Amino acid sequence: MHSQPSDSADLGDLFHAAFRGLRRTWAEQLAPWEMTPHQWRALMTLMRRRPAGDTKAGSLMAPEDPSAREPMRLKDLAERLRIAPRSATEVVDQLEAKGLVRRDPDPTDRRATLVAATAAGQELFAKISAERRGKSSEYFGRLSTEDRAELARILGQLGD
Amino acid sequence: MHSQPSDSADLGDLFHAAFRGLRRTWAEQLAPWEMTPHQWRALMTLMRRRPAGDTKAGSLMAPEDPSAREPMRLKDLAERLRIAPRSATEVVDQLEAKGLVRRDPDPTDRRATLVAATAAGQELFAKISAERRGKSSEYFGRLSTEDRAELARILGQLGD
DNA sequence: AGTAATACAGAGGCTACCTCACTATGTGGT
DNA sequence: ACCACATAGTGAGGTAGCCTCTGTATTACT
Repeated sequence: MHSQPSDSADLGDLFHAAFRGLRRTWAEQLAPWEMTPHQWRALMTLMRRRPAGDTKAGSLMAPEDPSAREPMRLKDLAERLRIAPRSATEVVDQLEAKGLVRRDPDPTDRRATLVAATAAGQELFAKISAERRGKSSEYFGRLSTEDRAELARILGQLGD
Repeated sequence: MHSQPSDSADLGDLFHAAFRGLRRTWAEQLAPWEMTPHQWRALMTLMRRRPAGDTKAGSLMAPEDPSAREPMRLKDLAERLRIAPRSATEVVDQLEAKGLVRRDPDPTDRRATLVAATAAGQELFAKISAERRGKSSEYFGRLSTEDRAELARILGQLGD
């Protein structure tokens, strides 16, 4: 039944196919909210941000607790998203146009701007997160728990 | 050391990062030949094509043997690449402009055009393949053999 | 003070996709 | 034989998600 796995070009193809599937699935899930996967990732990154010093596992902060967020520099956002700073400007522009995030000048460095989710952004994030958790068909849902862990481990190795 | 793996958003991020790394690596490897990963994939798909009835494992055909290629319909190429037919037109345009593939009318259906690698295309394919095999750093090279197999298995499940 | 580095954004470009509409052809029904 | 319909490719035009290069504040270093 299996064709010979031969060279890793097949792996590349598989990867390609899987990634495109992931993107498509995400795009479909997010379409009702008029969000692209890219925008969602940016918003999520902003919402995941914790206050400095609160990275310990002991924190019991619920993922949706808005009070725990901290604004983020555009540059840091770019870094987290692994895109060029200019590209972060773009996605923040988009989110800002929807009123989901706000730009504020950084009081400690007037070159920098801090990006933070607005109330609307926090609300939308919570809503979408809940829906996702409910429909737990997060694309990776078709994998077993073990396979998900395996995948994460292997991808971690690939990601430098 | 591990942060809690919590939700699969992390998996999505890992996937994203790994995929972008793959693309970058490929782009770098192909840059000397002025090929994009997309074009490479298309050419590779054309070169992998075997004559009908020669899909058995018994075939000893070397991957570079040019005599064993068969022209392919644009539509079938699109299907293999999992892109829209219109997008296949595009990449074939690009390869044709470089003289790597040729379009011929399908004698059995005058609506269809058959795409086949030219001598130059076959040569380039062989050259790049050899170089790749030599440098076996095919991005996935940093994974162990078992992990590559695991990854292929898991990705296979994801890819429908 | 003077130079270098940094943060952001404007301008412009690229790849890799897509849909929609059109033409030329093939296929099946009556 | 005719007509309706499907199919193969492509022109036109659009989008997302990236990029680099340039310019302008501002901060940091000497």
